[in-house]
Amino acid sequence: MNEKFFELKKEKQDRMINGAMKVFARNGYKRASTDDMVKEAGVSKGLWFHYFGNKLGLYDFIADYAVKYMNMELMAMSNRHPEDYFETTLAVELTKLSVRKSYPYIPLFLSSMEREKDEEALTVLGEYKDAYRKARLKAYEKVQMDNFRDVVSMEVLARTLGLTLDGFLREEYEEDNFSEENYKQEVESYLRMMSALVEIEE
Amino acid sequence: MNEKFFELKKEKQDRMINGAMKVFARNGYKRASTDDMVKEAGVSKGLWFHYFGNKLGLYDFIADYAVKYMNMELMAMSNRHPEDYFETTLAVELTKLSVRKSYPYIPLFLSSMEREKDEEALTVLGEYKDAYRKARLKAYEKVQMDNFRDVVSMEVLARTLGLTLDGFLREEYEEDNFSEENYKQEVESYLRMMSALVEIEE
Amino acid sequence: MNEKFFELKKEKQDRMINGAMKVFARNGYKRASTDDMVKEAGVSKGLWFHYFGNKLGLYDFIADYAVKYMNMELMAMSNRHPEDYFETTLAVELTKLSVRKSYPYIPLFLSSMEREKDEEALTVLGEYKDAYRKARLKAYEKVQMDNFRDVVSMEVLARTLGLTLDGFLREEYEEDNFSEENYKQEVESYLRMMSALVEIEE
Amino acid sequence: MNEKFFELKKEKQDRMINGAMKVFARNGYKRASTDDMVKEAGVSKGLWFHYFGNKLGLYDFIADYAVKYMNMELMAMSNRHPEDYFETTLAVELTKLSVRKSYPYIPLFLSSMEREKDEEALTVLGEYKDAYRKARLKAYEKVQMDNFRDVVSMEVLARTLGLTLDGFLREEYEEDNFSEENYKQEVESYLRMMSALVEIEE
DNA sequence: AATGAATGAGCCTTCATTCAT
DNA sequence: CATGAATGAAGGCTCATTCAT
Repeated sequence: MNEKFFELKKEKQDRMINGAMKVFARNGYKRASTDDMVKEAGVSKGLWFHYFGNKLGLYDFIADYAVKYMNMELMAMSNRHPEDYFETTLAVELTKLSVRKSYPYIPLFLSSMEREKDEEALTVLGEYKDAYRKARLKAYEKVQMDNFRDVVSMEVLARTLGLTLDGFLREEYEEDNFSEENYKQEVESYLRMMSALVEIEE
Repeated sequence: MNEKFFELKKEKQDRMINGAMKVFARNGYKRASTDDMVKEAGVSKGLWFHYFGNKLGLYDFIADYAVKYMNMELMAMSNRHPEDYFETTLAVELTKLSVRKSYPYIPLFLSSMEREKDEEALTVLGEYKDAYRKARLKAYEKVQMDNFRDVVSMEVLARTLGLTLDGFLREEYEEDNFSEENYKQEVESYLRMMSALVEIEE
Repeated sequence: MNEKFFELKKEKQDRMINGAMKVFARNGYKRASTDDMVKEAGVSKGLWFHYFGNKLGLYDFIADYAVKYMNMELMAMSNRHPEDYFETTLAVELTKLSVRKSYPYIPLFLSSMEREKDEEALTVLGEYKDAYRKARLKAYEKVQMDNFRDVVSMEVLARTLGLTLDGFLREEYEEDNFSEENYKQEVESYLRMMSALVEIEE
Repeated sequence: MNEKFFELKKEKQDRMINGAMKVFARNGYKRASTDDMVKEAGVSKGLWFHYFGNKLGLYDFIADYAVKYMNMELMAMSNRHPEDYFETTLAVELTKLSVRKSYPYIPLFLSSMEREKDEEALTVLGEYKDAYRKARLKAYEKVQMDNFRDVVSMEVLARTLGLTLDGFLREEYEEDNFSEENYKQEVESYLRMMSALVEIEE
């Protein structure tokens, strides 16, 4: 990519980033169309190629940007929430909400990134998926998980939480008006229920 | 659609249905390509349009077919498994496996149908999504759910199970060799864990 | 390429071949536009890609075709004109004229092929340039060149004749009405002059 | 064009002239790209248009410049070499070499100009091609051509020499390291041969 | 009924040209 | 004067759809 992109006015950078991110997040790599981004960001078709060379270059940039931004926030958060498994999980979700303040489509993009099937897209996606995974794992580093009932498989539990929360997130994006309040309550009540089920009562 | 389709040899009908279903299930409506179906079913391009008019007509037909077939099997199953919530859930998953015997991509197609975002596709999908939902609900009609711990919200529990099992299913389809054995064990151990957590111990 | 091309009506094949050849011959690989070929051959844009995959595939096919056709005619000719250097050279030029009966742009295409600079085009052109060169050399196999004056360098003479005749040819193509009569006379009088200069008078 | 161009530092003028000339000479009018000139001359894209309005304006200017510069040198030369046809021809070629000292691509540009086929380019090229032709003719004004053998047609001879020498020139430019020494020797031995053939031996 | 040749709208990408700074 | 960000028309290519055979 052309580094001059970062010399654009921040507002325009963000308009382009958000536009591309939205279109990629909703349609996946292949179906995402330049024309949609043009409409979304109010920026001519040629300009995308001026800065990012081609569609894959743009996708690469957006994935990098989304992961870096999200991971930064995760890092900041994980210093504050070290102990409890469900607290941490909640904190991760709240981090997604906080990230939306600047880049409303980062959470959906990250979710769609995990499902991306297009071969061309996958050639650049590997490292970003890894980086994002690692950052999430890191948030659980100091978490205690010894107060879970015996029947609980940590692996399966993590998978269930992941899939369920991702489902909640996608549904919230479905209608064009994402309600942070809604999402937060849905997530909280779900996690409260799960912790009650999973943790040993004293 | 052209009803003459049903006068074709059953074997050819099924080759076409399976071909289209596979391509739709894997790529979604928009990215599903006629050429892929041609290769998959060994049937000329023109024939699809002869019988189904256009891509949407074909999608409509396939969705209808998949839902009808799945619902039939669900119906049959639900007469045999009336009582327990988790047993029923397991039975639903096993029904997916049984359906795969004739139409290996019905389960994946049904899953992809729920996620379909393409506007054109959605114009025909509403009724099928409803019908499929109702059939699943029906399987739970006579199920007793009074032995669950107080903290459990049935709605949320159902959602979690749904999303998680769907995740398992999609992952199993990922590599091209779906292992029924694998899937069955994964599902069983997951459901066993969840029932242990959720049900009141006597 | 798609071999089905040869199952088209010969007339349509030739319309496409001639159209593509004309546009390539006049503009070179890069500047040759699909749209021009569409107009020239009265055949839709998609069809070229249906048969030849992409522009390079089409260029490859046309080069192959032009060289094969020309070489065939050269072969036939070279059996009839074995002895004299200038007679043979004339015969080669007359072969170009004869080739024009079926494919009016083969001679110009072959000339443009030698000058092609585009890197992509050159990746496929090597073998065709070789084959064409060899066929021309073969025509001179049995030619006697011992009656030339001492000052004559065969290499330089060949080069001069080649460049000059190619110049004549290109000029004749310049205006859109190639006159075979004109070309023939121009070539003959040139070769007569050169032989008079070069050959030892008895 | 904007006459202010000539108020630029001579060094910058020449950088721009040489850059444009090189790109035009190598690629022809249509394929010559602004970006290549930018790289070649180290001068921003906008500046070209500031001074020359558009691509055609620039081409016009370059053609004018190349022809004027070459003709000047031809004029100077023709005063010194009045008599012999082949001497004069050699002198013309040596003039091309001398011109290369300041503008390495003038000879190639002049050659490419003669072959230019692009309609837009041709609208401005007529007068320059004429002027260049006239200047070359003028160099032959006082040349004696009465010692040629009867079979020689002056017109055809001139054409042959022209095309052959042009071929030599283009080939020398082919590889990126034009060797003046090489070119000179090739030309000299060719002309020596031709004069031996063409001139009446005493 | 069945085929696949044929079409053209739409997508990604390039490039001459404009214009705000 | 000088820059290069910005634009949009045009080119190569894909793909759902039509239609002659």
